[in-house]
Amino acid sequence: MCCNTFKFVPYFKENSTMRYDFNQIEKKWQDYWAKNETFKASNTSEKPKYYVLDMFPYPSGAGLHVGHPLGYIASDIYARYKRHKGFNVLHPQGYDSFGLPAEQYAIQTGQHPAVTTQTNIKTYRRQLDQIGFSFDWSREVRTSNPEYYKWTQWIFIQLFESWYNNDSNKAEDIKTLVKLFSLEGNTTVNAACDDNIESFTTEDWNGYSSEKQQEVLLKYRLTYLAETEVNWCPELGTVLANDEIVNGVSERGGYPVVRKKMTQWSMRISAYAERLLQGLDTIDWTDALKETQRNWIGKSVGATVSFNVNGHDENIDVFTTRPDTIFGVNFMTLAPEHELVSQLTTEAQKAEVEAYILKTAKRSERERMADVKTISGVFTGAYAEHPFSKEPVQIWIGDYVLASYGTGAVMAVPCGDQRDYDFANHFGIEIPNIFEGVDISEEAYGSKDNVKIANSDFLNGMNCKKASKRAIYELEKIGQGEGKTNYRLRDAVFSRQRYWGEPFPVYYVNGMPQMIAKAHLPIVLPEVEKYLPTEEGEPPLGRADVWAWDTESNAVVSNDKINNTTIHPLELNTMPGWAGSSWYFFRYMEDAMRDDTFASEDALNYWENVDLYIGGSEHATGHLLYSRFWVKLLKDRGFVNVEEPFKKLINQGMILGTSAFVYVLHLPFGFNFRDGKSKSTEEDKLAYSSFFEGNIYIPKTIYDNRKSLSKEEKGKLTSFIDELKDEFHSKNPNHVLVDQFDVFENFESNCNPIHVNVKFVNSSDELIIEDFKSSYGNNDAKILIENENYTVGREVEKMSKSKLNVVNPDDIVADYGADSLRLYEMFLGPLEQYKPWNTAGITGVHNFLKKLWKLYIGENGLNINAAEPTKDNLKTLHKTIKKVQEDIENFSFNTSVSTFMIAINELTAQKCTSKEILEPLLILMSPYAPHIAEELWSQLGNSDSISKASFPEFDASYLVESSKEYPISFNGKTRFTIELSLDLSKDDIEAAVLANEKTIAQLDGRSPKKVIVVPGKIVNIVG
RNA sequence: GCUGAAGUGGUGGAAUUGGUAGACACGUUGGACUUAAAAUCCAAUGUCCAUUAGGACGUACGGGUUCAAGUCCCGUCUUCAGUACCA
Repeated sequence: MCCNTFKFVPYFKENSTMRYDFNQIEKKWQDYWAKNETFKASNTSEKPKYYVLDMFPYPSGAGLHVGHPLGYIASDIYARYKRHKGFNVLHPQGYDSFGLPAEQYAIQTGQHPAVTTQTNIKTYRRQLDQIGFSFDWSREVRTSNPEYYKWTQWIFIQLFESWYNNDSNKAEDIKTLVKLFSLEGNTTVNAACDDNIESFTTEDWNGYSSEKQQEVLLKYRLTYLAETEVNWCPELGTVLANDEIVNGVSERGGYPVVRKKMTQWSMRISAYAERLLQGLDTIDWTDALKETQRNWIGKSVGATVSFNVNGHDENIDVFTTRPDTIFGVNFMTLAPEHELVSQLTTEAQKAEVEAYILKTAKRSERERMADVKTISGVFTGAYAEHPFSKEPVQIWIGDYVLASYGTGAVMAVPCGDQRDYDFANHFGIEIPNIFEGVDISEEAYGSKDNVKIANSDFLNGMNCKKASKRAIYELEKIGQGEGKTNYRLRDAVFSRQRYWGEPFPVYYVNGMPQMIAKAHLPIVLPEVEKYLPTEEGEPPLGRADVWAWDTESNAVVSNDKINNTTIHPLELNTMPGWAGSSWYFFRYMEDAMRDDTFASEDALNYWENVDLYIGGSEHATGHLLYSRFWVKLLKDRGFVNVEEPFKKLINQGMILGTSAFVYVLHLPFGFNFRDGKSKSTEEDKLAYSSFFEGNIYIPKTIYDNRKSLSKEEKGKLTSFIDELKDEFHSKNPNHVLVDQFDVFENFESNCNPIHVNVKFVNSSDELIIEDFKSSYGNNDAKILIENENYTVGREVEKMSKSKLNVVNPDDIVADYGADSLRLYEMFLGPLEQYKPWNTAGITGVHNFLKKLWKLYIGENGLNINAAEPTKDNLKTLHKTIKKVQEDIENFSFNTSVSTFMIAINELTAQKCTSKEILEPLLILMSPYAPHIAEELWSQLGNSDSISKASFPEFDASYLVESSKEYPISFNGKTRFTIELSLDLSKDDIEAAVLANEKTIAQLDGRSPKKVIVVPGKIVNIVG
């Protein structure tokens, strides 16, 4: 190798003006679209509307990699297709620009998050623009802009001013609740509210101080302040939502999370549990996604049962899905944290119970979840009374019962629940059987099917369904229970102890939260010196000097003016990441960016909701659930007209990176120096370390066989090491290296794979050694080369910086063009699927575009004329129209790229020059490869953008065939084909096939038992 | 454990209602052009047997239904994703 300026040039640039100069063409048309506002949507149109939306990106500092645009390309194709089909399309884009990374960067560098966010957005915009998306940028949204978050704050106020009426099954103005209280007290009100609400009468209410009334109302509002046990992440200095925690550690950063009590804003999403569940049936989402949301909502139908405790006034309430098994109850278990535990425990058991509580409290939630095998618990010494049999029921505590679900207590039915069964077995509690003819000596019988209840008084002989109904009826009769539906869905904590988020429009008067009137919004994020929590543990906004609300001037004023009469402190928390993303799709509808409404009524009525939403499945339980919640609230309060935000939703799969590995052999000071002296000197060590600055790399083959190296491989390694020694010696004549130990001892642990940047690997998986060595830290690498090459290992992994497998779309666009990138991303495979990126494959679609170009533009210019199309030409065109249209409507974009290739291959072979064929073909391709389509379209003499052209009409008559190559099979195995007219009847076909000489030869004298003829399809001869 | 999705050549992936498995590409091999390389073009390419003609096998595995199964049914295994002492 002598050439050290080698660079991979994917395509030889001819010196002709007729070549496909994608860089020039793409720039030209991107400028044209921007200048002419080609994709600007109008809020008034005769055409039907269609709203195509991408989940907007968080502008991270790393910029886009090739995986990011996948969904955008798909939605862009669909948007462009819909325009060709005569729809008025809204296809906007924006940025989810509040968030943790910018804040953490700010903490590290002191750089204001607004500044880094601005920079990152610039990069994103440049990267997006060069891919040629048909976004209407005039409607761009940034969640961190005050003009935008003004409305996020406003929606928060609407939630505060709302309560959920379970009778009308919708949210209503809090004023209606106040009115109800003053007329009827709260006993007749059926509202979603906190659990621990005392009842009061009209007189009580009217006698309450205004502060007390505020306090009560807070328990009914759809967003409320509550002392909640939250997931506190000390490392991040903030609270995390359940869906921001993965396997007990924070989703971002992987830091530990602990439980902590804090006063926080919460969203009463649980009020909407049933509607969120029901709504799933009305929308066109994948089953997988709907199922995930159903699980998250976690509806279970059953009953609450109230047990009297012997010798106490207290009752213990439990929730069960199996009221039919009530007679199987012979003990109950409380969570260690249950509030009644200390009251109930007898003197005798006290020490043991307290020790147990202490022990479980020490274990983190995570440990408790991880360890499901160990059975532990302790008897409280107390007994409850069975509601029907009046038998005593032992009360235990055990950590298999979770305080956070249901009532934190269970009625144990050891014969019907495996956990209760195991618990009873472990502690020697009796296991009564209440199932007819079922053996429970080995395990509990958990199934509801094919079983009748026994030993259960009035339930005997009934099946589960009937028995459940009857049990609930009887419980209600004696006032010790009722039918109840439980949901797993918890209210969502809405406060974050962060800087870079929406400030709350809230100030506090004597500790009671007050909303700032709409007219004074937005409340703009204050400046702070540092983005860390304060020394007192307050959120970063605690560092702001100007962060108090003056109720007279209605302005944010300096903190030192706080007098608690007219000037009050403002809220120090900010809103979570999902606040801004829960309603942004409405803001895009507004074309004038009006300041007096989040979107005008006309705009909301016209665009309604998102017709097609494309994004990643990681938002299944976060963004997609919260958005649905907020939309329902806005609907209930009359601000929008739709119940669901996203009619159809597609999750694009992830594009994975193909990581490359090289294999390092560690020689941990494995050499002695022998230069006549007995000890090595500092000089020796320096010589050694400067020689071995780089790693030593061994071939993959040797690494793969590291457990049992062959003689040959050992020899190779030995001579490589000897070479290194010689080289060392020649560079350091005063020094000689000798082995300190046998390299082959513990060889396995002395070598391991490390990631190598995919930039240094060619399409044959060979390391480009020059490039690799010229990179930082590798110029002194010692590489054992086999057959003149070093082959890297490959593995498919998530694309990430740390895995050195990131492919930047900028490079792809520069080398192959945006149209190639768009086509290739689609060509890789089905949209929803996870698939690895392999840059080498892009030559396939790139060559296709060059072929396409050549079909239209010959050496002497345009190759197209008014020639009458041939039958074959028309057939190719129309079968392409049909297939592409079907594919786009089924979101099967990969197959339409193949269809284009087939069409161009066929038309090239047909030497087609007919404008009548080649012009409509461009429209078919323009959603996929818009730049080349625009260029050729204009070269054909069109003056308007191709995006304004209507989609070609499919005409089936061009595809009618007169004959068919029938596959002839014998016993289901195809042997040969015969061409027959499609006019033939079944009998004619049979006769023709049987008369054929190949058939006769195949039958070899046997007579067929049966002949199956499917006209137009196949002939099968049995016998 | 539960829920959902998926398993097809060396690779990415095609295959309407069951009807010629492997479309379209990548890669590989051979050839043409070239001083050479790149680019371009042509040919071959599921596996095995056979000089040819042709044959056998083949869609994770084991069964079944059918004239015919990648596709339908039963069972098993594997991978991925979500979720979990949820009472």
